[in-house]
Amino acid sequence: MNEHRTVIHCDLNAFFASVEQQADPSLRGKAIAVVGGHGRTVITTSSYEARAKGVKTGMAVWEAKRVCPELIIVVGDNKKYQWTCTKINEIFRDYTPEVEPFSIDESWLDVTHSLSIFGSAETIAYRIKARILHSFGLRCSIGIAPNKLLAKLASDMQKPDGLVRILPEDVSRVLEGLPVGDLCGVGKKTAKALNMMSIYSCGELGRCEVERLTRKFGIIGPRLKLMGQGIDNSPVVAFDEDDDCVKSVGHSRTLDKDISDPVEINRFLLQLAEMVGSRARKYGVSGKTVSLYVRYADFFSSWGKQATLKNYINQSDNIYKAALGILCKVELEQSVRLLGISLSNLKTQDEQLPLFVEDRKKLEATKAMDAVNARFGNMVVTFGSLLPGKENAGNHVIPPSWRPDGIKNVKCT
DNA sequence: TCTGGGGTCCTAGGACCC
DNA sequence: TCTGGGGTCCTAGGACCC
Repeated sequence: MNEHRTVIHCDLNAFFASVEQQADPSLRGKAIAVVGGHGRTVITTSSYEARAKGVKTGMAVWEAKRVCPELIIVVGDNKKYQWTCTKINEIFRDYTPEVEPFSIDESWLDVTHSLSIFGSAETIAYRIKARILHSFGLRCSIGIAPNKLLAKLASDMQKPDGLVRILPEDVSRVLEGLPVGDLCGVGKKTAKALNMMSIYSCGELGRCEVERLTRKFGIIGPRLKLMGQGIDNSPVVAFDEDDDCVKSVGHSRTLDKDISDPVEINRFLLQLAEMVGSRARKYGVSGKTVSLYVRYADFFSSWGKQATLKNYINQSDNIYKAALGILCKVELEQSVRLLGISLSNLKTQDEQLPLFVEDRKKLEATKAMDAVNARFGNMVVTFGSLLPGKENAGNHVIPPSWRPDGIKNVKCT
């Protein structure tokens, strides 16, 4: 049934940077880069003008400025990107209800059942490109193929503003000489391991005996072989039909300076706990496992420890206490560069009133605090001890679980 | 002046229970 | 006191994606 699908992958080009250039005409045609925040940060996205000068995603700001001195740094505004993404997804849904967002700037569309209405996948692709350009001034690269894996591959082949179709009869020819690392799902480590087995191209991967791959890679062995053959039966799952719930909620922050003062560390932990807690409450989930991450000043050494509790929690102070409980069992070896807290083992929050008056009061206070923050922005109202470090708070990047409706479904048991 | 932050899935090994 | 095996939960860590 899956062999005759037509899947589109749409990838917005230099999304954050392009949105900023549209919002501020003085940035158009210039080398700009979007960063997440202040302090020790890296390039999130850069305009094509900047890329031409050698600016790359993940570069430290100073490094990017060295290769491109005229680079204009813009601090990202997630609200703008989310709004634009939501509007663009509305355009997609004019052509098919089967739209699966992969991230804020990438989506798959299964247009198999729309072809009779619109004529061809190319027609749909051209219309989508024209509407996104007309409405938002943004360009995108579109790939058309029989499945998600190949559609993503196709959209990567021509940037910016591309349109590439891989027809079923062309699949083996396209894959024959393609490096295995070009496949979505084959990262650096896997590519290197494959190369060590003398497998360099997708063609070679597709012809490799499955037993050999399974011996080396375990459960993903068979999938790797299929990927090498360009086979991918995974369906396009519309985000409003996706009943998976979010699995974890976490925040981490690289500090402006390495710190070792326990008071300062604890203050940051409280801040992170509040960020995690408020988002968990917004999602309507609570969790049983709290994880703490520490990266030391040397950058390379880090650790993560977790504690699973008896009860499900989502109150910030409970998360904070759990994180502190983990930390106090550890002796820090160096000053700290990054701190992170994550809440997992989640379930949807049942709206049950706490037994004790004090707990009920706390719940009411938290709700009031969340409501104010929802209206006026994160961390407007927060715990007293957070305030001195407030400049380190706020949203930096958009989580992959983000969905155009606002949040990912949280229907779990 | 090095190197962000948000997730997902998978595996191995140990504890514990029946 | 012995023996074995299956299942589940937990921690830790790695690979991958944007």
